[in-house]
Amino acid sequence: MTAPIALIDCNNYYVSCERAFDSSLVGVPVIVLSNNDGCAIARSAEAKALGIKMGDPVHLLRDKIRAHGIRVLSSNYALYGDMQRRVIAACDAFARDFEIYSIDETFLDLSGFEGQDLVAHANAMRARVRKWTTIPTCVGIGTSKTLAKLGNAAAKKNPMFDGVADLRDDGVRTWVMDRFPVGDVWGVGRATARKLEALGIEHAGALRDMPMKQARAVGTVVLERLVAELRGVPSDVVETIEPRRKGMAVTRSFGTPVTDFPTLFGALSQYAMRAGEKLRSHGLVAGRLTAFFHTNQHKPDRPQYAGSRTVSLHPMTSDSLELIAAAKRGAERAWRDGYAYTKAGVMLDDLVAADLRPRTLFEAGTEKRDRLMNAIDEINGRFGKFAAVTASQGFKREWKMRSEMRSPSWTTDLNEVPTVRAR
DNA sequence: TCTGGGGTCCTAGGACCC
DNA sequence: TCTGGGGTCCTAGGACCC
Repeated sequence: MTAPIALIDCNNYYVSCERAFDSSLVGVPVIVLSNNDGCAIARSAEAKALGIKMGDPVHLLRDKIRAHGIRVLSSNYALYGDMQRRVIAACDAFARDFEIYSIDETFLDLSGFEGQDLVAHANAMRARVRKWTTIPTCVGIGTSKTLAKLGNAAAKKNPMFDGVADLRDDGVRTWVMDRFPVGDVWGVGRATARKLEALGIEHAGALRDMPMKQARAVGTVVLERLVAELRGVPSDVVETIEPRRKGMAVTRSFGTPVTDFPTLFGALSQYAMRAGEKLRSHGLVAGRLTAFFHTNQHKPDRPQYAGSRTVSLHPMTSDSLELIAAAKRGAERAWRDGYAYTKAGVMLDDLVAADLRPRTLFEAGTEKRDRLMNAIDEINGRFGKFAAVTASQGFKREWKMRSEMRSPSWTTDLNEVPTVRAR
């Protein structure tokens, strides 16, 4: 018998995190915005009921926000990341192993628990998460990740399941799959959904019954594997060791458009600095850096330009000052005057563990610079992100992204922890 | 005026090699 | 008139995810 896999998923995760520390947000419509306060990326049930969609630009929602008193928040990733750790801790005793899939979703390997009533088991886990974090969750159970995902979606959509759907039951599985739109299946995006619907495949059940050869022809090995997973034949396992990262990026939209090179370079310097920090925290070095920037692609009637250059890093490095220099070389080559740039970024590729990196002939010692980087990381860790900066980052940072409605760092900054006063 | 950020995997096609 | 066959490696771009 195949070991059961569960997926636990936090409901309206960012909104639920915000509500944990601000009870005035409970029971009213709430949305949380993307970086730069651009679009709605998390909505409370009340906000969804008002027709607000994932990714709706907030500037088109102004009337609705005013009319319904919708509460609007900037995203606070320090809070969401910290709450995630608490959710995982609450689940710890309920599974043999975990795969953290995203900030609000975790796959659980339930082998060893087969003998139990897994719906009751899942409910006990949900109760603990709720008690420790206040966050509501749903759980799906199946014999493959795709079926666990499907069960989770069903549990979320249909109140009948009361938060937990166990698709190992033949009757339940068939009932769900015959009603589940093919485009909502995990791994079926817009393009594939359109092709499938043209073939008359509209529900998950029909996708499951599609001949394997046809699946491969329509959607390559990816769709073929997906069909196998829907049949309960796992082609993907719960991965308990973190895979080695292949690339890394730091990109941002600007709060106000940028038209001159020094200002652009200021932003890129900061992103390269942050990218170096990320590399060092993972013990990696990079072999290539790409600097890019572009104009506002949502306004095709305005002059458009997208510049991008990739620079090789040898020796491979995680030194922020080297990354800044490389970003400058790339950006200089790609730069064109006369445009209003609204977004830029730095991407790193060819990542290798620092101690395995290839040495170059005549390589100079890096101990001094390593110590400098360590010192910068420590200062910024202790005194805040921008305590130690390079001159190239500039001090005005007029391009910095908007985040005007961010909640405090309730759990990660001692100066902002909530206080309770006795009367 | 105002539209996110950060990933993965797969395929096709070109460069290059013997 | 004839003008190989098969590998590998790399990159760009598409599709998808949250």
